Amino acid sequence: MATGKLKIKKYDFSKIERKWQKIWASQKTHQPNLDGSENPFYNLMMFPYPSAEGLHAGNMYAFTGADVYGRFQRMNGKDVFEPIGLDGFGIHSENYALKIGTHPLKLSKISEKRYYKQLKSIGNSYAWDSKVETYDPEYYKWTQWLFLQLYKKGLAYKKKASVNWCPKCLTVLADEQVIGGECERCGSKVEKKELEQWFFKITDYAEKLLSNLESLDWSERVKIAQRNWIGKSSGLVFSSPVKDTDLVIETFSAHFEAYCADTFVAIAPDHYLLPKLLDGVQNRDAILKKVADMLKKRGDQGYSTTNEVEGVFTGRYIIDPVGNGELPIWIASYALADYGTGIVKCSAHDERDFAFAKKYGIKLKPVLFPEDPEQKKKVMNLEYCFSDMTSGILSEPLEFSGRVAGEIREAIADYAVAKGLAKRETKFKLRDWLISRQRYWGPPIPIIYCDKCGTVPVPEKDLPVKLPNVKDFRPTGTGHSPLASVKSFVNVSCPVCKAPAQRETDVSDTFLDSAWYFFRYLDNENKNEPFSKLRASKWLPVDMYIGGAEHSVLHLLYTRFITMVMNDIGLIDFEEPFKKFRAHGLIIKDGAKMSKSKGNVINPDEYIKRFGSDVLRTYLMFLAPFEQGGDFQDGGIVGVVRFLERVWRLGSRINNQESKISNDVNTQKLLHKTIKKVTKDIENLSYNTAISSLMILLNALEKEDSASKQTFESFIKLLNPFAPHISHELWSGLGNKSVLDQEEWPKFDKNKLEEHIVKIAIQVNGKTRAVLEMEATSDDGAIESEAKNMPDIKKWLEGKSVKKVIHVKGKIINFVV
RNA sequence: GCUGGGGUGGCGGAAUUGGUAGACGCGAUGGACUCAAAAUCCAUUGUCCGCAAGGAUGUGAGAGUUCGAGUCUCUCCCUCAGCACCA
Repeated sequence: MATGKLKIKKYDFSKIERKWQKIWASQKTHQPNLDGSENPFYNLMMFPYPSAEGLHAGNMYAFTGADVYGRFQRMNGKDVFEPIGLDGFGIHSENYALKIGTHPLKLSKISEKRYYKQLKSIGNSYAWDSKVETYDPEYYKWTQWLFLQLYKKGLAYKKKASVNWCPKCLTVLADEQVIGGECERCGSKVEKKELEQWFFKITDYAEKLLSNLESLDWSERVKIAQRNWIGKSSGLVFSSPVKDTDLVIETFSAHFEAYCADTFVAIAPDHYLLPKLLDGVQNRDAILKKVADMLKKRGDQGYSTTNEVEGVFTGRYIIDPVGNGELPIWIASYALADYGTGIVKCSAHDERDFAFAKKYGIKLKPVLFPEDPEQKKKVMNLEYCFSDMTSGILSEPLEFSGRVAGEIREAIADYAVAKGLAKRETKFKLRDWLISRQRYWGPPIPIIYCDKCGTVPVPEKDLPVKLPNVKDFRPTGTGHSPLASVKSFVNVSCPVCKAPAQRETDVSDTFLDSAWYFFRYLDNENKNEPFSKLRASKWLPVDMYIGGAEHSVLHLLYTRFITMVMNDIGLIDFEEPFKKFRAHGLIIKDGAKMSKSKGNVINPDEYIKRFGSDVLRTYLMFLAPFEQGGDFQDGGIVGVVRFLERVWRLGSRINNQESKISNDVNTQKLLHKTIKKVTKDIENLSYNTAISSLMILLNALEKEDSASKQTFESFIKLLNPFAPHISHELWSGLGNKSVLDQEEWPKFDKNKLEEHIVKIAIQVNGKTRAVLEMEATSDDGAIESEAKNMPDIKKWLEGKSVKKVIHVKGKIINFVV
């Protein structure tokens, strides 16, 4: 047995933690061989944006949870690659720079130092040689290169569009960055603005982005969020001539079952066909005035979604192709120009249409009814809007009269198509990704405008288009980036004809930087390619990705899209970047969201200083299920402090004891039970219950005083993912020369788990009245008669006859009397 | 409004997926050690009745299925998160 290097001394966490962090760094314990790995496992966590005053508890929580998983995989024989970096380009960091009045370039150097120091103090098993920063010219060179690849493929285009404008950040935002009508970053109410902007054609990939979700092992809530965002619906498109004009308009309907109910048409106020439609209409100007008002209202405060509708009659009618006659065309506030065809046929079976028609006295004609006669009468009298296609019964068309609409949806579609009334079509809610930003701190979009040659991409050999170091980096609010006033940047010669030309001055969205960072980790010094294809084929797709659910439709959608494009241009041979993704929960403090105004923000540095990283890590993982998130209470930490101190003391005791300690059967059974449970729990990210079973094992080891060195070593291994520093120290203190992280995860022995004595709950009428302990091998009859004769049972059975006996082997016997 | 979580002691949270509810931890109470305190250790700790033995009751509310329901079904309430005029 090893002899006492490890005296019973105080557990000096700060010394021990620093010691091991140094050893891991100098020995490069966690840097896998990216070229020669046999058993690669890419363990990725979402890299932070260094936007605020350092890492916060939420980062710490996410990163620890991911690191526990990585350390576990490493001990299970995987070559784990766990890189980290900084998503330091973009609006997040720039807003922080503006706030404290420091140039982002300077700030990036400061936060780099600070973040990496903090990240080291957590003690995660990062591959430090592989870090990347998105603002490094050697990084954004390839971000720009990616833009050019999309441009070449026809997936990047510029168009004038009504876009989301944040009046505080003074830039446009992608739809995904508008949360409930507000800016994702600053919470300002977003306005609409007509601007010429660069877009990525993510809509070309809508179908693939949706269907691939099926095969991904991702948190279900994230998949659902993506499905909803992509918003596929299939339906019919009807073409209708407009009376007294030569126009033909198309309308899209996903709920076409009740098409015989259509009595009017709604067109979006900003629809491109509207001016044409109004040509020759008498009160054209008055209508356009009203339309302008509606658009202004929609842009400024928006219409509330609860049936607040507004509209104006165009004076035009369609001649309905399906035989509903001449239907008036109304301009309606709720009609959206960029969904479907921007024009809808309306009926009594849609809540908004119904409310609109009621408000303006438009005729309605119900054809879909509930089964209940009384309700049917109400629908007939237009007392309320009935829109339930799954249970509603149709009265028209006559061919389908009396049938439940939902059941014959396909038949109706076939019928309409066959009669030449409509064609089938699929529509998506997903819009193209707006990537222009009128800001300073981002990769300039690598495009040059030449009077003669038009839009010219920057030749790849000229990348990166370096971001000039300008003094005044503040956003201008003019719709142009601050770069627009930097003459030396703007004025270039055209790469094609050499004539004077101008650069694009917008920079690209931060989410483009982060859409491909995990490729760059693999090869962060490569000057000739964005990454090494060889390494990518070995390490990608990512085996496990852990991050926040708030990126369900931002980062996680964009990065899938970019990966699909990379696949299409032959860079890689897979479509999906992350095999497995798990969203962690949110940490709150004492039952409330953390916020500076409440003064309940957790500063991880303070806790690490006071208790050590192991304690903070273990407490964070213990306080709640990782995927659910939970309540951080200072009071709860002492439990973990005591736990680790007891581990320390037990370790010291074992080391100083003679080898007389027995290998008690019960202890062995518990050990193997614990191995089984901890292994399964970590696989499922049920870290809280894994830790609690470690506590149970420790309690037993202390009490029984029967821990052998081997048993304790197994315990230390199980503890290592959560509290790596103390575990490493104890491991080496026991005389082991190896580094614990490179040791093998304990395996449980099935034979040791077998229970020889079983406890059976004895119930009478379903109420537990006694517990019987029996040999596991006893036969059913013997157990039952034994149970019947127990005094606690006998008194309940007295004077009654047992009608039935339910016997669940090894668990329960229930006498029904 | 729609979608998806969730509601269990004083608190954070367990429960083998229909089988002894409250694991583990915090807190609390009592005790040991100490001149004393801290730390540590031991015991108790859902609620109600009872000196006790024991009993009753108990997982947001109400019904139901079952020998047996925190777990399944229906109705309702509350709460968190995401989406929100998507035809």
